[in-house]
Amino acid sequence: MRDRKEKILLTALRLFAAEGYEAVSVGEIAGALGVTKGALYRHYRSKRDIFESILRRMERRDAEQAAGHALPEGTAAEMGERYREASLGDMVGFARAMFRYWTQDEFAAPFRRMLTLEQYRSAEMSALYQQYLAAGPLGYMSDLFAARGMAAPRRKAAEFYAPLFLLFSVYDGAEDKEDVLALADELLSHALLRLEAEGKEKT
Amino acid sequence: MRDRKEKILLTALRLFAAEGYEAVSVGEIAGALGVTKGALYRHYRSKRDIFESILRRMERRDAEQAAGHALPEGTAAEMGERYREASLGDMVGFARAMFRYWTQDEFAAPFRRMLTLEQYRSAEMSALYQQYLAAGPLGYMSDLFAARGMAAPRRKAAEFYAPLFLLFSVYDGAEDKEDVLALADELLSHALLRLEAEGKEKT
DNA sequence: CAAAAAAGTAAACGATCGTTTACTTAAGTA
DNA sequence: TACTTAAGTAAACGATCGTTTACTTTTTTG
Repeated sequence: MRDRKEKILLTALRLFAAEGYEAVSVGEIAGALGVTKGALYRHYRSKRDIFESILRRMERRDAEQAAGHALPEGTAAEMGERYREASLGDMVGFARAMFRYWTQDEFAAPFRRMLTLEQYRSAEMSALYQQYLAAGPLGYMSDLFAARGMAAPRRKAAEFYAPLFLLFSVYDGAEDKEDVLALADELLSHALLRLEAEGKEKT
Repeated sequence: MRDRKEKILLTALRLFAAEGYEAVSVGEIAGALGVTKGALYRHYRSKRDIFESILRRMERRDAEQAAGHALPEGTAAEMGERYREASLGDMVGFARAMFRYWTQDEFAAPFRRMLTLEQYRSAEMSALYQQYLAAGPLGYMSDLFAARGMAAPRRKAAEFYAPLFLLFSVYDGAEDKEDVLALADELLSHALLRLEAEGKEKT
């Protein structure tokens, strides 16, 4: 069964996201699936193999998600032209979708939490955390602002992305999740107004 | 020796901050101190006892740190008066000190990273993480803005605090730490300018 | 300086870990 | 329906875990 392997991946991810890789035992994963631990080794070579499959899955997911959006991919250097095409509205829409992706998606949300728990364990995990959630999105937004010729792009990027980043954590601990989603929307629409106003000043 | 117990606490904290509580063995802590693991049990009853001592230490530290600042303590309800006294400059100065505290202090910095790794393990850890680093500071700032009669205090609090929260993570992964400190200062001084401008509009 | 207290060591404990083995059961196929 | 393959079980493996024990060394103190 193909979806057996899939079930193992998702179950392990959810446990890794709650307790951390080291704190989760193979028996615990098996127990959550209603089988004995030996059964897992018919699908994965080791516990680490499950973990690395999760990393590869996220890599693939991320590439697919990026391809489905209006905003340009790649670095600013290789596609400086397309950066200018992105409207402020596109950017806000992208950010809004991104927030829902990292908080609600059945794979991305636990992956984010898992990465949060693993980020200090190795240079590789630190790099992945930065790339997906911290310096990565920040630098991307900064490049978009810079391509539009805006002043202090790095500061503007931090002001734009940081509230969403904070709300990831607030969302995780919140009882009323909808309330946090509403606050995220309020922050984004207000940021859009401000950016448009600043744009008119400078042109 | 009193400072032996202290050394154990700090060494364990640094290891917990890097790998997470479960991933650190008692032997690893002892090894980092140059002793055998049995020696640790002369100072602490168990591994968990070390962990809980760290939590209590942070609690004490936090109370001391709060007492040393110009801003009011306690909830907005019980000291509504004093909230109004805090100037915008005080708030920015407090935030700046707070950023340095959570990134540079030899105890608070690893404690923040440890709490980041433990936040999903239990309701208690989640509550502590929220209190120290996420919803806590956010709500505190929101109360300060609300006491000044400012509109949309929750959004303003998020815009004010979130960049610092994001830079905690950026700082952890950054090669040039000074560069991140400079960006934090830039964000804070710009936020001060904006808040002062908005204050004049509304009065 | 001798006695008492504190700190450290080495070894062993039962428990649990990830993984492997030998065997049984279920599913798919010619 | 026979046969092959895949999936799952139960038990055991050596390694490592947190903790305890019996003993030795170091430090403090009257």
